[in-house]
Amino acid sequence: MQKRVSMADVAQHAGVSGQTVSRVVNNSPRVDPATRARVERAMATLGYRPHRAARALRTGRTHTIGLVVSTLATVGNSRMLQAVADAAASRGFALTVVTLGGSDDVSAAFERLVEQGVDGAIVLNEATAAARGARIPPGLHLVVVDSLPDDRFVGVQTDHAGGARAAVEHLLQLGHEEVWHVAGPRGSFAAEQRESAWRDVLVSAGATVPNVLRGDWSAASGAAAGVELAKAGATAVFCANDQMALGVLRALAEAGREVPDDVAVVGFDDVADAAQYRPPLTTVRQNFDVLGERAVAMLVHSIDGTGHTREEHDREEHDRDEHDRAGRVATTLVVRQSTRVGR
Amino acid sequence: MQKRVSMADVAQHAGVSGQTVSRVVNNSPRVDPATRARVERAMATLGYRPHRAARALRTGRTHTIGLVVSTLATVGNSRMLQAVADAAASRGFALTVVTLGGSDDVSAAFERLVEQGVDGAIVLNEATAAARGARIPPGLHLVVVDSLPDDRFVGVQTDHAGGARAAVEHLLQLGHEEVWHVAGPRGSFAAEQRESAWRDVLVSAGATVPNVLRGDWSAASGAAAGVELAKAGATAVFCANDQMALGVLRALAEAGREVPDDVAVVGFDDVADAAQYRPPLTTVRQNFDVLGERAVAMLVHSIDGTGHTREEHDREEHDRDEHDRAGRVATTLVVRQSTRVGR
DNA sequence: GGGGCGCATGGTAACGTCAACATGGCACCT
DNA sequence: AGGTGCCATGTTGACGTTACCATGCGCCCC
Repeated sequence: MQKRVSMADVAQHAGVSGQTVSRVVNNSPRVDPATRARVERAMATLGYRPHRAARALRTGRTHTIGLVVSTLATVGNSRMLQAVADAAASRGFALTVVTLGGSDDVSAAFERLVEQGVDGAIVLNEATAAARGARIPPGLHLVVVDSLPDDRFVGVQTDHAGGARAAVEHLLQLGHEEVWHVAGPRGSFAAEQRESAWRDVLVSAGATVPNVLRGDWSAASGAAAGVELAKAGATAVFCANDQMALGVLRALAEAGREVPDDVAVVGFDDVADAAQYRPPLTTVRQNFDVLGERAVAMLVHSIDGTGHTREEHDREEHDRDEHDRAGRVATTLVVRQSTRVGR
Repeated sequence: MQKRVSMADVAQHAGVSGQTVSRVVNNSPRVDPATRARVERAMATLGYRPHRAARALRTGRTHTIGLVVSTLATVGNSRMLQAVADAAASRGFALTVVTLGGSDDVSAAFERLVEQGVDGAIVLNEATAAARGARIPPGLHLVVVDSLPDDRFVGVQTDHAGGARAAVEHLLQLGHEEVWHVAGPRGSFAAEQRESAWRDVLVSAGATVPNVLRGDWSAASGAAAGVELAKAGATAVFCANDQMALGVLRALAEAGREVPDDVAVVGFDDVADAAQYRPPLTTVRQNFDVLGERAVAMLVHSIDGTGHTREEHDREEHDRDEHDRAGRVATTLVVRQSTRVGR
């Protein structure tokens, strides 16, 4: 059980002061190249690892970010978590996850994160409605994903409206005159965006706007909506996410309605399983990786203040190609067999 | 921008020494009730929060655990993450997530976790094969989920064999004489357990044992297997997870084989969506929450050494009712419409 | 040629907490 | 009455790191 290797050990081994070791570790320019090499050799030999807790105590930065998410039961949230985890890791930040557990108490989640000493946090869409009223602990940097703009925090969004528009226009182009919508839960920004884009497209196309059916993102709620759709004789449906579309597909099948021959169905997200639904689902693909990367980039930027490495700058430059000017991450319509030209 | 409230502030406000505040915070019995009350009032007034980094520096424990997972793309892994996150939170531990990103390099993941100063880590099944050869940093407590027993770490498992047995026996009782199997990837302990239980049941029932089809847990790989199943004229299939079953269902449908009339299909996990597959999937339900809770309990126990609060003891007592004596977490067969009595 | 400046490096203190030891008071015993 | 021991509380220093200031050296310029 060997003792932990500290800076002092490295300093002694390299014949310099601890301060110089610190400068090497932190890439300070004020170090002679020869000295730097000697210190680096000593670090390698001894297997030195900086002590995060000590550094955190001294600097007040833990290099840890938190992720607040209402649940990981929806596939979209899981995908975001993965994207955020990878983006954080690539910047040397640890990620700690806090779920709301159905309590809607974002303030409590913030408290817990602060207690765990995170430098900042990313809040996923489901939690944003609650976040709106939440007390934000002073000094907690925040990036909110898929929320209304707010002057209390910055945000990152997918272009929900653009994606929904593409979906509905696709259905209209297929000759459908009425497009139903299975929306996400009230209070979800993403759900609201998709819903109002759906409505806008129908209105400006002069099409009739059916009543909205509302689910809670789950496949079961989609099935309930599907029963209504069959009853109403819907011929085209845009679902606010893939999982609800799965439920819709099953309910329609049980009611004896064929997809895509009797009813066309479009989803949102392009979850991995969507290509294996029956039939394979036409859906709007979200770029979760870019979204997560951007959220982390913004958060880290905000934490670091003005600190701006060349590498980061390039990364941001590069990202900007992949989403539109307003900062919304672009989507792609993926056409599969749940919609078909020439019904 | 007010300064952080430290122990010294509380001490001064309450008219005691810092040490006494420390004792109150840590529930030391050697504090006069009146003094304790006074200190607690001062803490509440000032909004004191212990500084984790300082505590970690002093004690060497960060109260943070890591989770190593190969990917979050499989729904089972996401469910486990949620269960682990909640269990950790209820014990006051933070959870930091590390994904392998397809690299299979568990040693590197361990290094990163150690660098982030975790007290211990939980490794999910996909990563265990790789973990077998990995260098375990000294002092890193480890709990491995769904792995072969090993003397280098302790483990927690679902009763995969029992679940698979129930699934296959269910199919045999339905009158099927041949049951096919779509297995998980080589090197996965869970996949191996399910596969060999499937084989054992068939052998001891005197049934023929078809060739194993192998997937990678994804729905797409399930669809590929489904094509083979249709070609071979299979009438009963046990899939090693629900997502592969989804692919099988679609492939069978495309080949014109009806489920459950022509083919009976059983899955594993009972993912939230399984009840909305077409048809709703008969499957083996895993109790992820108990599994996660147990993994965290074991890890924390190992970290704390002999430390054993009364509350923890009760919790373990209670858990023991929900899984079998050997410590494997029990499963439940959930019969839905993808299998039907009296074909 | 002396004053000043830039650069590499070192010394010191402090971040907030807790373990170890020290202290002082009071009750109980002989 | 003096001693013994327990209990509540205080004092001191250290965990590993970095910010701030100090030092010493060589070089340039008027």
